[in-house]
Amino acid sequence: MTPEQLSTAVVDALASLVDQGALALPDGVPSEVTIERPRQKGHGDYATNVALQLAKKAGTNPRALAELVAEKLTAADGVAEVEIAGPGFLNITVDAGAQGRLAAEVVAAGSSYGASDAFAGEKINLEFVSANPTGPLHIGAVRWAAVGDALGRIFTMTGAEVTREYYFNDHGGQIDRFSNSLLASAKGEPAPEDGYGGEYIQDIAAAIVAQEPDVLELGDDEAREVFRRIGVEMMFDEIKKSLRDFRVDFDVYFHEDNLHKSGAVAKAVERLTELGNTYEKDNALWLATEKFGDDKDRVIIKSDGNGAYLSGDLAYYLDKRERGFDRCFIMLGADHHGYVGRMNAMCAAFGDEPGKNLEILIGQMVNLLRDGQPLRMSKRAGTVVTIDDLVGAIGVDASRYALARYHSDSPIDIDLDLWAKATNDNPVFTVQYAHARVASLLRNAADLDVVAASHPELLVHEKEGVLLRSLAEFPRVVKAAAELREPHRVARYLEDLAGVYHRFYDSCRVLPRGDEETTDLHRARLLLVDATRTVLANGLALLGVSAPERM
RNA sequence: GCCCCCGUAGCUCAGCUGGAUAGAGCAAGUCACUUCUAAUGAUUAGGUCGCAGGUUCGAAUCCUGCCGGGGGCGCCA
Repeated sequence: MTPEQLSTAVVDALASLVDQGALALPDGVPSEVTIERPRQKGHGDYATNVALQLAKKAGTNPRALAELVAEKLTAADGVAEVEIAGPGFLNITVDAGAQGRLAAEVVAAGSSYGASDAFAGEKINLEFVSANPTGPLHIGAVRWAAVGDALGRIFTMTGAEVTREYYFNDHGGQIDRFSNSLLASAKGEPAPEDGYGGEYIQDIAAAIVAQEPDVLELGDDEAREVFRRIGVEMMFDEIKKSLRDFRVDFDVYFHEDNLHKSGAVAKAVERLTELGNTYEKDNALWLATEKFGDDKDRVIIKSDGNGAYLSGDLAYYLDKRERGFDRCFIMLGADHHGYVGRMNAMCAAFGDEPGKNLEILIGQMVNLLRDGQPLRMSKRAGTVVTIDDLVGAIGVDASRYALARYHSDSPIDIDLDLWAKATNDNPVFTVQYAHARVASLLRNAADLDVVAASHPELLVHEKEGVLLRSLAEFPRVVKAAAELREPHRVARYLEDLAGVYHRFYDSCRVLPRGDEETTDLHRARLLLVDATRTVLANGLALLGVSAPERM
């Protein structure tokens, strides 16, 4: 008896009441109802507030409606008891046997347990990281590397077809500054006023000179071109390697430069002009974004004839839509939230629906703390906090988990000392330890030749019930994480599950002791443990974090 | 000045898209190790959910205004 099945049972009860003429629902019977897990012991295993929500529409009072539903629901298969409480809540206790069947179902489903078809048939494009190839990956981009990739895994689990893309800004002024900085460094000159001064600049400049010894014999313009070409390539290789090591695999690396060279920008601008959403002013071409909700209109073709940055975004968006993506996500740092208005307006200017065809997610800032002090970043001094500062300090698992564990709307401070610890106040450790503890038990079972078997009716211990209901939550958690674009829900769920498992383990002996005979209860509990392992592993996989067999 | 995000236990944060007496971990007190990983569990204590109004059967959650913190407001990319 899972929450989904219970929801169906309640819906059936409502439908049956309507059929009998005992209930009138002008808007029809809902397709699903809210099933909650009450915090309070004594409020049953599950609760629903349907009576409170439908009473007004049905022209009756909540308690009377609750009585009607309760009567039907009590007779439903798998329901042990239904109580009416408070203003009209239905507190439902499920039949232990019906609930215990879940253990076998989870183990049978294996790595697909938690999957659903909530996003079946959707072609989803996720664009994230997209850091300029002018330096190593900074920490803000890494947040989305972890969260965006997890979101991709979650969407896949809910049936969507997901493509991960990295938009490579290899066009325009930032790149010029980058190449100028390399050139200056190679010539032993200080970094330009508006350039990059990090140590990596010197390293790359030296590497380029080593590769092309004659480069400094060329004129500045030609030399700068060499530095640009090779420097961007080197930087990009390094970023790709960092991401690969971070277990993020992009399907598409999209080059901004190509959009300008291929005529895609011109085509997008033409389309918008046809739609009557552009105009000329001050020798520049403007996109009328204000009428679509932006603060003001935006230049797309500058008065010097070059495309403004936004022009690449227009073309890129159009390209994604033409490649068949119904939903395009762009994940940005809070320092780019100012683009949300113009991007949504741009989407609307194409005749699309912002929030649906284009969804922009904003992630707040990330600080790394060591000894309680933030690692300060300063672009001027070239001391940007990078992926290596994070991964080097706490490893990939802890990094991904730490970044994915919080709501994207919250700024986060990652205490490097904490996340490196092998104790329970380190959340990733808590979850991984639970998995290792389960794995250990399964190994012991194999040594003892105890074979898991399904005996649902034997799993009647309170802690077994709590564990089963917790396992039953997982598909809902994954679905909610996808619908709300909130991968942190998976992490929080896993932490809770780890605690639930420890409490079960503490009160329910799984394996026979000494020369004790193996009973069906041992086998049934072992199956429950195996189911727990499955869910812990599946959840960690959604976050891209390893599930260790031993610790 | 305008825009976005945040404000919940001493600390770090959840809060199931409006539900019942607001939760977890850590830190503090007490207790349980002939333990299947004690890297654990049990238990106690800890709160005017930033403040003030409003919406309704019901608000930490939605609306408005303040206060405090973070970020952003280029024909840069």
